[in-house]
Amino acid sequence: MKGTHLGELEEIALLIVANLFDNAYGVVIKQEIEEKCNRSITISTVHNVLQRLSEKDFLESRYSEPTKERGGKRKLLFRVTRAGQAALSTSKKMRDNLWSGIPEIAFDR
Amino acid sequence: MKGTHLGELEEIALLIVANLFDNAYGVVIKQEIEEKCNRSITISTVHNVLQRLSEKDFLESRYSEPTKERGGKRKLLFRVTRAGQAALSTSKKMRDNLWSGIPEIAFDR
DNA sequence: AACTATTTATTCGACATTTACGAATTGTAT
DNA sequence: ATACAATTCGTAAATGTCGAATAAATAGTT
Repeated sequence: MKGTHLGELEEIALLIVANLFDNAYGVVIKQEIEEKCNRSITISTVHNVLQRLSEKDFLESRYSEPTKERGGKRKLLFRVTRAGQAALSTSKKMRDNLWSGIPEIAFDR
Repeated sequence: MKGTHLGELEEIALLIVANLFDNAYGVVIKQEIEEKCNRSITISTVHNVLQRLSEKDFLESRYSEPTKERGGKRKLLFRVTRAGQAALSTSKKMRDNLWSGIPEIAFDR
C-alpha cells in the first residue's frame, strides 16, 4: 500500500514548496520548514522527503545554473505538480470537513 | 525522537474521536474514518493508532459496561484530552498559516 | 597554472517511528 | 458448544530521521 496517502512531513514539504516560488531547493525548504513550523529538521531529512514526493509525482524538479558565490553549486529546484496540488486540496478538504463537525464547546471542557 | 509530531493517521483519528461524543470506540471510529475520509482501514490499524495516541496522552479511555446484545463485550471508549486538543489546534494553525501563503494563482497553472 | 582549503549542495546508507494487516484472544449471548 | 462483538498480538511495509560521503564551485597559496 505505497503512496496511498500524504504523510505528515510530506504534506508540510509540499505546502512549503507551494509557498516558495522560484527558489524552492533543499536549503531554503529546510529553513522554511524550521521557521514556519517551529521545528528543527536536518537537510538530509528534507532531501529524503523531496525525493519521495518526486517519485510519487507530487513534485517535479530541474537543476539551476551554478551561482557566482563561493561554493555556489547548481541547485535542484522543486515545483508542485498538478497531482501534488490535487493531493493537497483533497487533504485540506478532508480536514476542513472534520473540523467543521467539532463544536467549539467540545474544546471548552 | 519519539512522539514529537502528530502523524497523518494520528491526527485523523484524534479529529474523528473529537467528532464522536459518547460512543467513540474501535468499531465506530473505524467506520467514521472510512466514511469521512473515504479510505479503507482495518480495525487493528485503528486500535493500534488509538493505543499510540493514548500513550502520548492525547487520548484517554475507559471501559463501558457490556451490552445485552449477542457478543456485546465491554467497549473501550475514547475521549480527546486537553493535550490532544492542544496538539490538534497547533497542527491546524500551522497548516492554516501555510495555506494562507499560497495564492490561488499558484494553483491555476 | 596547479594544489589545497573552504563553502554550498546533494546523495547514500542505516535506523526509528508510524502505518497497516491477519491471526489470536477475550468475553458475551444464543 | 457455537456464534458474535470487541480488543490484543506479532509482523511487515511505508514514512521520518540522521550522520557521513560525495560533488562542484570559489578563494587562497605557491
